[in-house]
Amino acid sequence: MRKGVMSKGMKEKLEAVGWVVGSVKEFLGLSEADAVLIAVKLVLSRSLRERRNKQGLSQVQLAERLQSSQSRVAKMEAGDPSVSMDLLVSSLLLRGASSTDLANAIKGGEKKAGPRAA
Amino acid sequence: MRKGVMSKGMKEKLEAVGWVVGSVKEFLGLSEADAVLIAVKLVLSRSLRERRNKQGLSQVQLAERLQSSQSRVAKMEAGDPSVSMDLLVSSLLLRGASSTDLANAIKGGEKKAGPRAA
DNA sequence: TGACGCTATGTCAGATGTGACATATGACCT
DNA sequence: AGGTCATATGTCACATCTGACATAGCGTCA
Repeated sequence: MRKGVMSKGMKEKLEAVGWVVGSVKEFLGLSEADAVLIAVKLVLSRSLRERRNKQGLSQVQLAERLQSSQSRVAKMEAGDPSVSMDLLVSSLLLRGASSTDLANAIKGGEKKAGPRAA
Repeated sequence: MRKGVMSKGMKEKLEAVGWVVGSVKEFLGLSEADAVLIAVKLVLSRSLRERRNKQGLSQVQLAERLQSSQSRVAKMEAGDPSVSMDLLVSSLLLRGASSTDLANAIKGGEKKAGPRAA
């Protein structure tokens, strides 16, 4: 994301307020490609968290198995911009995901919606 | 791939000799996760080259549109280990691929085969 | 109250990725 | 032979990512 348009915590803040990535694009004049890339990373993040929870692991335990650290796991799951797709994908693979799982996650992750709730 | 098991040009050399990634794994005692990650990157590489060819662009022209350089494009398409998945994916997206296209590429890229030809 | 477990966030030194450049190879043409 | 175009490969300064560490918030239990 070296040339990304958004500032570091922008996306997260917007999401906290109740927006899903699909709509962040128009709001920020984000390029389609950037928007999709972010969306893809987000679904991978969520995938990772789900997998960890299903396997009954804490972030610390997952970090051990990945030879990483709790803080990085937290960042992975938070969709932090400092996390690469390589890290997300290889973490998922290390926890047992197949390439089909990846494909399904990516294919499924194309919501379009406005603000949540009323 | 910071912790990858293979040396820099190993995979390419093996492929040049006629192997597809699926089988390189057993040969090198590569972890399943590493093998799949490499396979995924490879299908993305090929995807990118196909897309470029279909669009009638040279590597130089593609590089201009990606704000990159010919040499990096060549490395992307060669599956060079120095190329990140982020770069591959965002390049594909910039050239018009959808997340569904990505998913299909990834889902499809699970060949298993021995040495090619006789 | 304090202590414990789990997650979030900030920082930083060191590892890895990137664009740019130089150079090499090969195919095609005159 | 030379010239042009497309692609490959090596190198390097600089940008980015990563694991580790510190620290804080939050719920739960005694």
